[in-house]
Amino acid sequence: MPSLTLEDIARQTGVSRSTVSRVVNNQPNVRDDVRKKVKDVIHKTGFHPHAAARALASQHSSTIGLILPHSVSFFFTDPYYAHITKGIAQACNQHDYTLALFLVGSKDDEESIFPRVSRKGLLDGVLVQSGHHGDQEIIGRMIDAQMPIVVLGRPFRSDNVTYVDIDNIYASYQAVNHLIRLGRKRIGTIYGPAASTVGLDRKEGYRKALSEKGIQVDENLMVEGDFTEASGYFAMQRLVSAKPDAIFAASDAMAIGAIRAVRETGLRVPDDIAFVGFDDLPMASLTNVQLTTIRQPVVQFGIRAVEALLDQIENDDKQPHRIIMETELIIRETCGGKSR
Amino acid sequence: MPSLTLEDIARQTGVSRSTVSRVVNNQPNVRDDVRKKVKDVIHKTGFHPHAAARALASQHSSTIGLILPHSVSFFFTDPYYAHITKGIAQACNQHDYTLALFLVGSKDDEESIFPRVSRKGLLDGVLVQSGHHGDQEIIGRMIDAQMPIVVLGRPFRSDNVTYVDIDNIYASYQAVNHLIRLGRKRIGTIYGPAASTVGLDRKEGYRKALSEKGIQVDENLMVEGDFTEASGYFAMQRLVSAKPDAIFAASDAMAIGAIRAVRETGLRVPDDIAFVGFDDLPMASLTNVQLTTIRQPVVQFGIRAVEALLDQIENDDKQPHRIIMETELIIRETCGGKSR
DNA sequence: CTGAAAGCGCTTACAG
DNA sequence: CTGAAAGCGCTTACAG
Repeated sequence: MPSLTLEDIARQTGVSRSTVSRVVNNQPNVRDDVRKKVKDVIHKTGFHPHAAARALASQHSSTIGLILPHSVSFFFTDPYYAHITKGIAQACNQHDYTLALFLVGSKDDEESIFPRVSRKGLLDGVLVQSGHHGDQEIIGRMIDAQMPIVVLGRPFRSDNVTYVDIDNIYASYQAVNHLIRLGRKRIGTIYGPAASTVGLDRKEGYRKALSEKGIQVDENLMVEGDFTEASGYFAMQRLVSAKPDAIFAASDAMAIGAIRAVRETGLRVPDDIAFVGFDDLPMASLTNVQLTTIRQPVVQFGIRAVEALLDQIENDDKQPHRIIMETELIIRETCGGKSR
Repeated sequence: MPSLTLEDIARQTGVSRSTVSRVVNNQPNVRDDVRKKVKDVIHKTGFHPHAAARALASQHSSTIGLILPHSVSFFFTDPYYAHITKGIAQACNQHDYTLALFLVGSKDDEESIFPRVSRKGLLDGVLVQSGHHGDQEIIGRMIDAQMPIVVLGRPFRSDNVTYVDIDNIYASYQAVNHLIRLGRKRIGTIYGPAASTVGLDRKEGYRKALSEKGIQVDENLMVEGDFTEASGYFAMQRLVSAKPDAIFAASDAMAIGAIRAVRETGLRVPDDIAFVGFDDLPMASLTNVQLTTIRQPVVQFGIRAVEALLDQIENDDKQPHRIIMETELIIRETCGGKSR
């Protein structure tokens, strides 16, 4: 059976296609009995409007794009992105939008994807995962093309664009402060990539907590990781010689890796070294450690980003907004009790 | 600046829009110098055709949908799906297709998503993740709507649809056989959900290996899991009383959970209990166990599915195909040496 | 090789 | 409240 058109429905109902269009789009100015008759026919025939035709005529496609730039596509299999994507997809369903996924795997991909996402016709707006230096170009190009955009994670240049993020500095400050309050003296950190705003901000929060208490920041207690479990493991192997009694890791995965390294040396957690992680993704525990950590609302994060984007699309809100989500310190077992 | 149209380019170049359309689509029948002139203008102006207009006129959108039914959306944060999605996205980029993601979170979602995916206009075809009983409806509806479809994972009714899968029975058979060859006598299994074809098939392979060697299948050595680490942990707690000396787990995550449970009882791996897992996802090791496992080519899986779908779309191939990907037994340390 | 024209299936002023 | 008509920006026979 060939697909039905508005015209078919109009003919079968004995009205014009203008009228059918109005009832399809829930517009006013249709007599109740006519509306009902049209709805009946639509229901009976299973008619559904042609998306491209509608997009062409109305000049909006009801689809938004999620762009994962080259810098993050390598880490796409990290459950963090699955959670964010889940929130985004959920919000799209709720608002009857379609979600198009652009995983930029290479420079070539970027060239082929860019024209598709920057021209209206396919997308009404885009969400761009960011935080890396290299992402500035794509953000800039979207803005130039006047495409509505919301950035996930604070971008390096954030003055002219709406983004949603958590307060990474404060959250990390809070994590380290927790360790200080518990009496830890030599607090180290495994921080995130220095080429990312998350990496920088969480390190900044660490420094801030220490210096506020007049504790000297010791460069030997700071090692960079890339958020993966493996990087935490290797970072910790380098850190042990500096004899830390606590570590703030910028991701749970790094904390887990680090704890594994610690245990291999025969030291105990939390007795010898306490740990605070970061993320607290639901069910991410491929492990038996009850990690004290900073919980960030990842799914909510995605939902909020979609809402901000739709606001821009549907209400023509041009103002750049900073949307900051709440975090929470979750105390479990890797820091021990209150006193030591 | 308003978006440019074909007409604008035609005017600026002094040709008709038919000609511009031909060069945009790399069609023949354009004089070389004209083609060059048009291309120059296109390049200079940054023109890109309007996706919806093109879709309407040509009757294909160059976008495909990836549908994750309700049954899998809960497990979406499992890295397995991220890997598949990565392969799919990669193949889409390569073939200049756009990927639309439909995460069906609830029955409501299903109702709102279905009309969008079954009508041509938005999508040229769909990939449906399956293997669960509940997915039959959506597959059936897509077939009725004549929408090109490729199913990821063998569906329960597989005679009239193209799907891509691995040979789960053989792979599991191979895994269990490995344990038998190593001299293990009481081999148990933590199998996948009985409501899924993967769950059933891997269990079937387990039975087959045992009965082929004349080993009695002991129901006490079989416990169901849901592929998660937690389910493996709890399944193992129930299994220990049956005194197995080896376990075939239908996922690596379940194997990891089970090993954790075993270690908590003081038993050793592989000395007391050997383990074979399933999946071998790259970098999935949030753990220090060197797991012997079955490797399945997850990214390739996604790529192959896209290729099969595009074949259907572009070459109008209506035949249902069974596409079976290769697996491989990866021997590491959880089964010990050749003799014991 | 090139262009004029019809048409894809909708939406949206506009007139009544 | 309703319909006729123009138009969204392309593609695609068709005629030359």
